[in-house]
Amino acid sequence: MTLRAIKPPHETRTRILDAAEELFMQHGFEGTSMRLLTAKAGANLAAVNYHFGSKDALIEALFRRRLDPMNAGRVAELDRLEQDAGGRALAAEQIIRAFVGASLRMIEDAKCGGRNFIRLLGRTYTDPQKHIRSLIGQLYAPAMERFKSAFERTLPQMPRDELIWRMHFMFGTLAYTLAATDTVQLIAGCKPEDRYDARLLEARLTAFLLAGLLAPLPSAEDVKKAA
Amino acid sequence: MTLRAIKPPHETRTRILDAAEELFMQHGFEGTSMRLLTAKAGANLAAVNYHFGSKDALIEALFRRRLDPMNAGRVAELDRLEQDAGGRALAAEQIIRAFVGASLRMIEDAKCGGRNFIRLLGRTYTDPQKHIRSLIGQLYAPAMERFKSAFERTLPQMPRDELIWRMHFMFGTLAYTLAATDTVQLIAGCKPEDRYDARLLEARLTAFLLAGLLAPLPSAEDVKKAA
DNA sequence: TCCGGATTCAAACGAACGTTTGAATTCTAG
DNA sequence: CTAGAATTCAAACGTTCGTTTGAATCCGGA
Repeated sequence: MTLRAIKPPHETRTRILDAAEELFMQHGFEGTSMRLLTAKAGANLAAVNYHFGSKDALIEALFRRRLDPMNAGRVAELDRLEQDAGGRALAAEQIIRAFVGASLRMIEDAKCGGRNFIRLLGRTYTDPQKHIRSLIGQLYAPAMERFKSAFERTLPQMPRDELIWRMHFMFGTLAYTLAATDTVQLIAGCKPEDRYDARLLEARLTAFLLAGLLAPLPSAEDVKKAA
Repeated sequence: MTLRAIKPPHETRTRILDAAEELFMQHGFEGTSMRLLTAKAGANLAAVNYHFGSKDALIEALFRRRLDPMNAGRVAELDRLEQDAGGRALAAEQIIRAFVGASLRMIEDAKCGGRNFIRLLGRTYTDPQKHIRSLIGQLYAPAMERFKSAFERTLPQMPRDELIWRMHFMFGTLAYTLAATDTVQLIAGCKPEDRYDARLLEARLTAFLLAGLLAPLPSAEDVKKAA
């Protein structure tokens, strides 16, 4: 039997992570039992505790597996753009696309489960459990710093707080859009056919975010009225 | 004892709903046990099942209590604006403020628990459980229709799908902003002091949403490239 | 005052949860 | 081939979950 299939290392680990992505997306963390999860992964009930230590550790591993490469890709793309620009400031749209594109490209491959992950991620920013939110925050921190200073360079005239809030809004729009892919019906009343056309969605989302980012500053009068 | 306090009807019901708002916001639906909940409400463990029937029914009652009046208020405000306009089209900003204002006004009163509800609501749009999402959708449907046609009247030149998506984006930005009030740190790196100044937040949010809604349409070239 | 419905209460129910255990099995290096 | 490590397995652990039960208590109207 020289042609026996080579068993990849950590095959069970991977099957568990894939099953977890799908089930956590469908039923949430607490709503997914280890029994259901290991059954779907074709593994023994004890496998999660053996390979990861605990359910919480599995969740952490799940996010690290996808989030680290995704954010590294974003930063690399930003580096590339700045390299190409050769000292000139980037257009805000380029920075937005570098960020948004990474998520949307992942949603396109239903095959390797990226879509499950992205939807799960989108709703985890607002997870009730603080230690989960802070894990996400920690995994995002380096990329977020990088993008913040990129925006600052492109928009030197924009006040610091204003930029932070607008990034917050942009981030939220993206998160919600990815997490709530079936909630468009909430507004549409029925399913639009082009829900999953990632290219079209990217065009629409980018136009919206870019305009929001570059919106006229609230008038001094408005701010004074608020204060 | 003629001065004995009048016992309001359903006093326990109300205490349970208030406790549920706070605990569901802190720990999520599945993460909040009936024992913790009833203890916080100062009620017996069986009280929820007696007054509501089940935990799910409690969740439904919780959303109906706040969401129905809130959306009725939004529609009434829109009616009032259109009355005042006397046939002339409303400004997009007025429509946005009518929608956004209702949420932000509720976040201002930490006293009667509105803030808890709003944060809980914001994350429930993307709840894993489909029957919860569809409950929310059902409770929003009438107001959403009303706002959609208001936007259509104000923006007659905008294609239907584009409007639906932009409303989706706006809705998502609002939902995320309200749900993830502590996630600004994700971008800021530290807590900005004006996190909870609802007036200032409203000015910032409205400026962002208005610009996004009125963003230039993606060029025909972009759409073609996507299709 | 006393009756009858509404509400509260302590106690228990069976089911499902995450985790642990120790033996059985599979894989791999010498 | 074989020893030892890595992995899988069935079974059980103690805990917590949402819900139910039937008696006790409260309370307004006759």
